[in-house]
Amino acid sequence: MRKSRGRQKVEMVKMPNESNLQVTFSKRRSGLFKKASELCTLCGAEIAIIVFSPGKKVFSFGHPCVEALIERFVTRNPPPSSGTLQLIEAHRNANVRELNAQLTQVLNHLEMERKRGEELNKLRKANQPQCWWELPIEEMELYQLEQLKLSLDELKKNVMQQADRILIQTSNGNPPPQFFPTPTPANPNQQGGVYVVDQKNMISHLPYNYGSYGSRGFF
Amino acid sequence: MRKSRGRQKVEMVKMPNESNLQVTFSKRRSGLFKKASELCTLCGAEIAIIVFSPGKKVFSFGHPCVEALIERFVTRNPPPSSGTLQLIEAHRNANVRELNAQLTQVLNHLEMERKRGEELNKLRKANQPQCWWELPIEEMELYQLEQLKLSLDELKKNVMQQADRILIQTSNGNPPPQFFPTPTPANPNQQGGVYVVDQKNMISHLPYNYGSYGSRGFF
DNA sequence: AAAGCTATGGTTAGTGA
DNA sequence: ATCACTAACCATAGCTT
Repeated sequence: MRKSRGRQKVEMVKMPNESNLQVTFSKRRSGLFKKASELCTLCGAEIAIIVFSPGKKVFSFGHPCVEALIERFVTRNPPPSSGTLQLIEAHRNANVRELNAQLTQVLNHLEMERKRGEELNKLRKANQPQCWWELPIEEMELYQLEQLKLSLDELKKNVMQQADRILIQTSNGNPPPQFFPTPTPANPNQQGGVYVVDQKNMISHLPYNYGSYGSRGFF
Repeated sequence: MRKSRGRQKVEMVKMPNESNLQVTFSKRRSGLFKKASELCTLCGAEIAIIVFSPGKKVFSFGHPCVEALIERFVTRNPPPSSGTLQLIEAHRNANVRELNAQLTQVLNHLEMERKRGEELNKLRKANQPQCWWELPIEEMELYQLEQLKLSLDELKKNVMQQADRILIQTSNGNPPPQFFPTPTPANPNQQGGVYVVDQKNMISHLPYNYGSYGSRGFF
C-alpha cells in the first residue's frame, strides 16, 4: 500500500490553500536560503536576500552581511574602504569559514555516530528477545513464565516419548538410535540478516547567516 | 557508450577550477532567481536578492522592485547612522561567539553519542557470542564447527547414559524419573545479565545552521 | 507549528557544440 | 559565454506523527 504519492507537480499560481501555503513558504524559503549559501561557498559570491512573507513578516539572508551588501548596492560602491579593512575582512571571513567547516565536519561525525548508535540499538533489540528465556527466572514476566512452563511441559513430553521409543527398540535387541539434534531451539526470529549501515552524510552545507524580524511564525 | 556521467556530487567548498566556477555561478544564480520567483508566485511573497559575483559584478532580483523592498527593509531596521561599523562589528563578534558555542555544544553531544555507541557495542559483543552456536551452520568458522561437534558428541553421550539409566530403572519396575531440565543447553558464557534499556533522548536532527531566527543574527 | 518520511519532479555537473 | 543533453543528485508535495 502507498503511504504517499510523493512530490506532486504544482501549478505556478498562488496556492489557494492557506495552510499549505504557509508550509510551502517555510520549506521553500529554507531551500532558497540554502541555495544562496551554497552559491556563496561554491563561488565566493556575496548575497543578500530580503523576503517579506505574505503576512508581511521579514526574513533575510546575508553573506557576509545584509546591511553592508545593501549599502554597497545602493551606492554602487564595490570596495567599502581601505586595503587594511579589506584585509581584516578577509581574515574574519576565513575564520568564519573555518568555523563553519569545522562545525559541518563535526555535525557529519555526529550524525554518523548517531546512526551507528541506532543500528546498534536495533541489533540489540533484535538480539534480546531471541534469548528472553535465557534470562534469570526472577526477571521474567508472568506471560513469559507461562510460556516457559508450556515449553518445559512439551520438552518433558518429548523426552518421555523418546525414552519410550528407546526402551522399545532396546528391548527388541536394536541399538539405540543416533542422536544428532540441531543445537538450537527453533527460532523464527533468527534472520541472519545483514544490517546495512547508512554512510550517507546527512548534514549539508552550513549557510552563513540568516535573520528575520519579529517573533517566530509566518504572519 | 556513455555520453555523460550525469550530475556529480560536488564538495561544499570553493570550487578550485575557475572556469567551472564561472559556469556554476551562472547556472546557480539563475536557479536561485527562479526559486525566488516561484516563491513569489506560489506564496505571494515579496523578495529582493542582491548578488555580487566573485568578480564584483552585481546581479539583482526583485519582486515587485528591489529598491522599494530595500527601503522597506532599511526603514524597519534602526538604520545605524553613527556607529554602523561598530554595530556590524558587534554582530559579527556575536556571530562568531555563537558559532563557537554551537561547536562546543555539538562536540559535547558528539562525545556523548560516541560513548553511547561504544556502550551499545559492548552490549552487542556481550550478547553475540552468547548465541554464536545459534548461527546458521554455513556462517560458522572452522573452530566453531569443531566446538559444536564436541558439544554434540557430549550431548549424545549424555543422552545415551540417560537412556541407559531409564532402561535400568524401568527394568527394575520403577517409574521413569521426572525430567525438568533447563530449557537451554549449558552455556558457560551465560551471564543472566540485566539488559539496560537506555531511553535517552535521541539527538534531534540538526540541519544546517540557520543561526537564529528572531531577534538576533543579521549576519 | 514542527519534524520525518517517501515518491516524484526539478536542478545541475559534466560534456559537447 | 550560452545552449542542449543526460544521468544523477537534490528538493519538496503530500502525508503521518
